Amino acid sequence: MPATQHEIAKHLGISRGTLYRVLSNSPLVNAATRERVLNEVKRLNYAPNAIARGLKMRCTHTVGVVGPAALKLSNIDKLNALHFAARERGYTMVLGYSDGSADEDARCIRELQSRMVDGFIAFGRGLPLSTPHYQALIDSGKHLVTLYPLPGLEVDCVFVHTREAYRNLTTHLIKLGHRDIALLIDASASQYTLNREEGFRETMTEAGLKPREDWIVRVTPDGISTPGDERREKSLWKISSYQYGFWGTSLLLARRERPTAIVCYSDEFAIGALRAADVAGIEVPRELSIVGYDDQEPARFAHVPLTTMRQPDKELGEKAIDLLLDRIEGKLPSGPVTIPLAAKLVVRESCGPPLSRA
Amino acid sequence: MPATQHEIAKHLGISRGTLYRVLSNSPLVNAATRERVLNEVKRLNYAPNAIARGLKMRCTHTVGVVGPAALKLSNIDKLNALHFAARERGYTMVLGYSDGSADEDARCIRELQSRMVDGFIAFGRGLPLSTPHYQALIDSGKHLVTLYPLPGLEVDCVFVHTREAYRNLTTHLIKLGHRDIALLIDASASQYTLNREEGFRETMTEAGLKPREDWIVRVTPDGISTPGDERREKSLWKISSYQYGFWGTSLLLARRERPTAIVCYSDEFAIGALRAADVAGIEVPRELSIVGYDDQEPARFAHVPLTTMRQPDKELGEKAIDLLLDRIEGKLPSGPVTIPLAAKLVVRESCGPPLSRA
DNA sequence: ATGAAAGCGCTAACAC
DNA sequence: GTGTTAGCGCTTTCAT
Repeated sequence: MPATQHEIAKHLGISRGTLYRVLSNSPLVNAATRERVLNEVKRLNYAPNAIARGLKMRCTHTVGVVGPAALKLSNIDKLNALHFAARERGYTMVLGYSDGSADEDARCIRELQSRMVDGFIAFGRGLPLSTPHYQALIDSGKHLVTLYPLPGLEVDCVFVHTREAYRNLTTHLIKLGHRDIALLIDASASQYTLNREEGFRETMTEAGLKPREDWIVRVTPDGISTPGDERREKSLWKISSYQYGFWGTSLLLARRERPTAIVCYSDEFAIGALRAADVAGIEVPRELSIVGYDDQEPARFAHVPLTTMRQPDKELGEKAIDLLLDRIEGKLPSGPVTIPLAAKLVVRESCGPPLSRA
Repeated sequence: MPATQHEIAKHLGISRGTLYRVLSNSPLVNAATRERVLNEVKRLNYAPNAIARGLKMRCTHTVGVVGPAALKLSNIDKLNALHFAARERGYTMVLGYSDGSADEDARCIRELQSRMVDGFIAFGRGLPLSTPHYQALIDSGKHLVTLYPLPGLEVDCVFVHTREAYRNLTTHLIKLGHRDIALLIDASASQYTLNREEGFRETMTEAGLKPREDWIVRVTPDGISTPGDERREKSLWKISSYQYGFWGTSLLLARRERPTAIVCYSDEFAIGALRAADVAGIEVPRELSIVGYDDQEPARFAHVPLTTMRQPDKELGEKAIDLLLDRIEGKLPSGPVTIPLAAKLVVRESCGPPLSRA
């Protein structure tokens, strides 16, 4: 039970007003009194009660993150970046957990609301169903920054340009000479997935290559989905992405006609793919090129170090927090701001020219 | 700005007392009034202000975790487990970040205190310097559960028995016939490191094998440390564990006399080691056996799937939260409780018998 | 069955 | 310079 201002003031025989003046560095206080107070404050290791302060000030110096249902390697760098950026500006990050479903997003938002966070970062899964909840949040005058562009939402947004990134990955393979390229993604309708697919399709088409629909593999917890299938949206995060990559690639490689390269949803998928190729006795990159996305550490230390895209996580966190806090502090003109950030191609050893056919 | 009880009551022309009775399911309220209130509450999507409630009740239904400085793959499973276990019992987990230094631990504790958390989980790095701060916390009557036994601290503790785990790993290698076994750890004085080393040494000695000091490799950001060297404690977490493993193993393998097996600090170390062996042209497990610790997903999907120890993360989280909340709710007799949990050996393909010498 | 009022710890406006 | 006071939103006790 930490000391309160009331107790300290009583103990020192002064009023709470005077005590507060010392604590808030007001000059309107006798030097001797100030001295006495500061000593006592230090002696008792007084720490202001942030709860009471927040209630009074209607401002808790806290940003709420509508985060992922479970922490994963693929999101912790962004969370760390947000945390440090917030801390840098004197704010604390509170992490809410939502599995990305609309209900959970709503619950998560309510919970953060009730803790009186000063603003929100939408991390989430980027599923369109949550849009109304975010819209309601904005309408109620709260500040929100999303980490992916959500169609139909007029809101501040800082995001990694995934579509562009997948254009670059695909282009990289095409330049190496590949024409038979597969795409290995998950079956959700999240922005993350859609953007990857769009980037891939656009680039293939522009290069005069018609993407083969049976080489666009959508993995679900139940296997590989047929187009339009969106089963088990909610439990997706529980399944291992490595397993997805392994599974999808194994099925792909077991077919009669095989691609010479695979664009994967993530590094996890790609490492699973690498393993599947190994098990199938297919040599990477000689017989099969594989690219990932994220530049996670395991990608760098994989048996065949992965060619992948590095996301500017630090920059993303800083820009998002700056945008949010500038809004909160009223430093920004009205009208939503959108800041796209570019991922960077990291070339390693998992890609090569296609094996010329017999 | 969410609706308050005051507003709703005024709007309905009733007193706050009556409104509150409805919200708290008191039977002492007219059925018609109750109906009217509940409708309005739903219509306005009223959510109680947790901040105000906490201030009044002196209980926020929140547990504070003195967590790691940065989220890493090796700790997120435990954090997820804590989160879900807390949620299960109606509590929210708030994550504090500390790099494990005594100062940061103190700051982190203060910050959580000022948010009036009901209890603490010490995740941290397990460095002895922080002990006094935790002692002070206990002395002030707060509830604390640590996730590692801290010598000299009488406190509730749920922990994975790392020393025992390293005994098992070492025994596994000895049973395979290895005698020349190296230990690859970091140079910190954390409980994590010390327990690993103890388990290794004990087992070697009991098997009549004298551990070679030059094969107990302690990696630091500056290279390999000499005994007693504890430079750069604070920045340790910034360096890649994979890099550590790669580096330490490369140096070890470059020596004239090489071990036939390496016990690693973690799966990250082990994957780095795997890569180093690959680069050095040494075949795993034929020429070199490697064991990790953690059973992270990349370990399972490594080129040579790793033999490692799986930690009971879910159980750890549940037991720790149960212990803490039972304490808070006064359900436990006095006196500290210590619950050791066993890690489980997972045998994969990274170990084999030693190559018989020429 | 309902209303009035006090108080959690802090801040800020106002009086002396 | 210092003391007093009201109030943030919620819970609880005491009157009615």
